[in-house]
Amino acid sequence: MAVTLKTKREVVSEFRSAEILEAARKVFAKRGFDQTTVDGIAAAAGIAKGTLYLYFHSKREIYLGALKRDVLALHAETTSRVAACDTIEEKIRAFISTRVRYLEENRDFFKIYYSEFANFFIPLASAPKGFRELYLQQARMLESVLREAVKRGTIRKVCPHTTALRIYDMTLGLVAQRLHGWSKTNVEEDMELLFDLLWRGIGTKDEG
Amino acid sequence: MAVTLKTKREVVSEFRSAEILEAARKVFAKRGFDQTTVDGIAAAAGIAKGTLYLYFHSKREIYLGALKRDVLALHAETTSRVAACDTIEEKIRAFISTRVRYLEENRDFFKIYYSEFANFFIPLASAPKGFRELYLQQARMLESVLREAVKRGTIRKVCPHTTALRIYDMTLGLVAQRLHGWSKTNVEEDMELLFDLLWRGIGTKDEG
DNA sequence: CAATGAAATGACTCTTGGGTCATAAATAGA
DNA sequence: TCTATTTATGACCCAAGAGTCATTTCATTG
Repeated sequence: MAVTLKTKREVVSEFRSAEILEAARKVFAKRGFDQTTVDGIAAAAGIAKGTLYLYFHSKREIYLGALKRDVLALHAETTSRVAACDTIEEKIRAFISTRVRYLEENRDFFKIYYSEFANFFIPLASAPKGFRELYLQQARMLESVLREAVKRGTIRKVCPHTTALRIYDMTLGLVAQRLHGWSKTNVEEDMELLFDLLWRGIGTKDEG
Repeated sequence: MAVTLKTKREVVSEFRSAEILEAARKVFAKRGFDQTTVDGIAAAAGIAKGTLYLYFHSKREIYLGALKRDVLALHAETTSRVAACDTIEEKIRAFISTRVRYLEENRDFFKIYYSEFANFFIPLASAPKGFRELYLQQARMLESVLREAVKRGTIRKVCPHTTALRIYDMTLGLVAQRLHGWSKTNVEEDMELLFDLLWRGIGTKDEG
């Protein structure tokens, strides 16, 4: 019984935490870290400020909590979907599409996520340690995919490192473009244009 | 004499303003808008806080002042150097190189500049109105260059708008990469790799 | 060398907002 | 129903920092 009780409490507690994080994600996405107040988060979550501090130790911890789940999910999904593909062509498509699609479903998260990465050379008070690592890690995954392809001669002899970063840049740019609502075309078309530009850029011959 | 006196004062005043802005640029580049204190700027400039307010009305005005001169200079330089080129190939190279070179000379400015653009979908308290316009304006310049080239058949039939944005993304990415000191290769090489990737991507045939 | 006005100063005010804690509501157990 | 324990509350505390202004320092001029 004692065990059941404890479990029940934990479940309730986790549920409450998740509710708070969802509200926090909304507010942070709208205002950014510094312009967000703890009172604002509490109001959005429909609870009192004091209650917030029963579940989190600080504003920063809430912020990190709001990011962590989705960051891990996005990275895991990207990695596994890329790994699941056989050809380099598919792998690159998978990298792009996973991110673009994830964005469409998680706009609030992506706003925070993107602003973190974009900003990480002005160290924000909010910036979590190791975020830079995550960026580099994802880029490195792309890099190894490219290196392999170069070795096999599937693509021409480009610098894997630099090229990986450029793919990352353009994907991020596309995501930003869609986030702003600047793109009138549909997702598929946007992604195809990006892939096409890239594929010809790294391809051995023109496919035209 | 009265005129001379007034002019002299204005010169001194402008000089002082410039000094303040230079100090401000350093501090903003290091800490970002919110984490920067007016006391900090004053200390960096070697003057008292009150003196700051003789030259600027608010922290925000200092911030905008620190950005404005360089933003205009960068945009003007980019535009004129692109215009000065004859072929599309040269124009694109000019776009990339102007920015990359400007960065090398003005790192502090670029940190602020980049973080502003990167962030402009989380509206920062500091974000100046019309910054979005500047971004779009530069992209539009590239776009019209591309459109012309497509019309003439110099490059293949890509979407000028989207492609322009991708060039912008990659240039920004390269700048960021160098700003972080991640790039071991020299500037020329970095720019050449980027241009090469792009040029094959939009070219009519493989040039290999 | 006064006398006058401009420029510089930094102690001060006042607001904002993160974090706390005594109190109150809710829930569980007997 | 009464008591105990957990959970929720929001008034309160306090530090930080933007902006002010009475006072001082400096420069100019007659």
